[in-house]
Order: sequence, then structure tokens, then C-alpha cells
Amino acid sequence: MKVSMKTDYAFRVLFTLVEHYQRGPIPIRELARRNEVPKRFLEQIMLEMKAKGWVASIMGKQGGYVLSKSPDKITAGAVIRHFYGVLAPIGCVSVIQYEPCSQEPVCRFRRLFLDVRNHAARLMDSATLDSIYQGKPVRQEEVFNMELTGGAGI
Amino acid sequence: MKVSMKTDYAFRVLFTLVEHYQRGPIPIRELARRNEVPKRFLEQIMLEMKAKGWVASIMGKQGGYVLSKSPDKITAGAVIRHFYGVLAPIGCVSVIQYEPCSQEPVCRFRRLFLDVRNHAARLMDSATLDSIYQGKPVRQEEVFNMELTGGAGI
DNA sequence: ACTATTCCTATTGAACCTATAGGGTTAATC
DNA sequence: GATTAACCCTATAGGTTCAATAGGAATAGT
Repeated sequence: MKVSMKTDYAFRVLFTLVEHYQRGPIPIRELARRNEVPKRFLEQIMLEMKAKGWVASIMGKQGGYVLSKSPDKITAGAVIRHFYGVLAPIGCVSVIQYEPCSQEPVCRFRRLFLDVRNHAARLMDSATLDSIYQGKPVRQEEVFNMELTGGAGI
Repeated sequence: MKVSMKTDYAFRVLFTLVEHYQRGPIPIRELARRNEVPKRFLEQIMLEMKAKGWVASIMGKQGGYVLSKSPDKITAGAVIRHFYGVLAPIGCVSVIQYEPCSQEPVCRFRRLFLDVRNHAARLMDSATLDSIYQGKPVRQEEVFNMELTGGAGI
């Protein structure tokens, strides 16, 4: 998959807004500073998120951004799908961006990609900003433990 | 993830070689024709696969490529990891290409990406060319069925 | 010698990603 | 009503990666 910086930045900022849910707007300057995101770049990201209806803006002095939906109504899948475009590893197993392939009738590895896509989709779409926010941050040691206990290196 | 064309082409050709396992070499020209891969591009791919020890070459006239390992000894994970580089959705959950991130101590969505990575790794590394070859090709209808039965669009 | 093949390196063209830039609009505050 | 601090919009630059093409060298069967 390899998620883009835009997706990463979007998530960072969304969680800052979750923390301040219903406690007034936060200006881009502050969102950028806290999450180490280039301010000008973040402007574009915020406009996109506004268009998606995830955040609302208050213009003028003392303005800023607020979360415009309840944190349990925004899924990680929606965010990733918007900023990254598609989660399917290959076009022929994508539902929203299906691409025909001449090899389909004889293709042998499609099943595998379909399984990966389905699991990713299920996880991403059942995770909301709220449920993620409740969960504990993951430390790097757990990644290595995973490796030692059977997970393969990736 | 969005696997590269190189990965796609590599898989196509590998399965052609599986079909002909222990039945003599197949020239690139033929591999390219059958799998609709640009011949010159395939040359590079074959050289990489040779370096990885998956295929062997017979030079000169009547030459070509053969699978050099048993089909149950080559995993989909190995192929994807070589041609795509990394399956982890984000550097901070990658074992083989870990990238530090200043946000790690406060990051809330890492767990999700870690889960996606782990499941993908498990599937990819337990699937061999042989096991995939035994399975039936997947038709597009199944993808849409998945959509209707709860899988989200991706 | 001829021919069909693999081998190696370079380069091109396109697309995408990240970020920056310039200037316009809105509204609170003094 | 001027000032100021914020959002809004479009364009574009610089870098990287991907996909493919190109030219030719090495190898070996006939």
C-alpha cells in the first residue's frame, strides 16, 4: 500500500481535532505546528477534508477548523481511500476502481490479492477515529515481537 | 499497496514456468508473447529473478528460462517484497525498512496499519507458487459479491 | 560463419508526490 | 474603517519513481 504523506498528515490533524472535539476551532498554524506538517501543504489538505465534510472552517480572525462529524462517524477507510485513492493491491480486484485485465481468465494470483484487499477493507472501514483514538499507541517493540512470533518481515 | 507492473509481469511469467516445470527452457520471446509483457522490459525482470535464484537461464540458441526452485519453495511474499519493496502501509510498521517518525510516541493509527501489514504478510508468505497454482482463478463477480455481502468498496 | 538467444547499462517520457508561491476573501478587534 | 489574522483558490516547481525502449556485448547451437 504505502500510504502517502498527505494521508499521514491528514490522520495526525484529525486526531488533534478529535482531542478538541466541541471545544472551538484550531487555526491551521497551530495544527501544522503541533503535528509537524508544512503549513501551506496543510492548507490544501484541510480544504480537501472540508469538501469531504469531515471538518468545517470558521473564517476570519479567531477562525480555524473543527471536526464537523462525530469521531465515530469517520472511518479510517474513508480517509485512506480519499487521499490514497485505492487500497486494492491490483486493479482487477478493486471495486471502486476496477481495471479490466486481459489475463483475468487465466490469472492465478488474483485470489490472493483479493484476500488482502478484503481484509484491509474490513479493518479500515470498521476503524473509526473514535475507536482508534481509544486504542493505545503501538510501540516499535511490538513490531519486532510480531516478527519473532511468526509474522514475516515486511 | 498497489503492486507495480513489474510484480504483475513477474507473477504471470512465473506461472508459465510452473506449468512447464522440468520440461525444458522457454525463451523470453515466448514468455513475453504468452503473457503480454513487453519483451525488452521482461529481459530486465528475468535478470532480477535469476539473481534471486528463482529462475535459471540457458544461454545461446535453443536457450531460455526455467524455474530453478520447486514451485512450493517460492512464496508470493518473496516476489512482491522484491519487486515492490515493502508491503507495510507506512514506514513505522515496517520490519525490513523501518523509518523512524517523530510522531510515534503520540501516534494513534499505527496499530491499524500494523494489523493490515501483519495480515498481508501472513497471507503472502504462506502462499507459494504451487499453492496458488492449485487454486482456481477468481472471477470478477466474486469481487462484487464481496461488496454486497459486507466488504467495503476499495 | 550464422543465428537466436541471454546479458548489461543507459536513457527517455510520463506520472505522481511533496511542497511552495502569490494573491484573494472573510470577519473579529481596535 | 483600518488592521490583522485567519481561510480560500490556483498554479507551478522539483524530485522521485515507474514503465518502457535502446544499443550493443556475450554465448552457444547449427
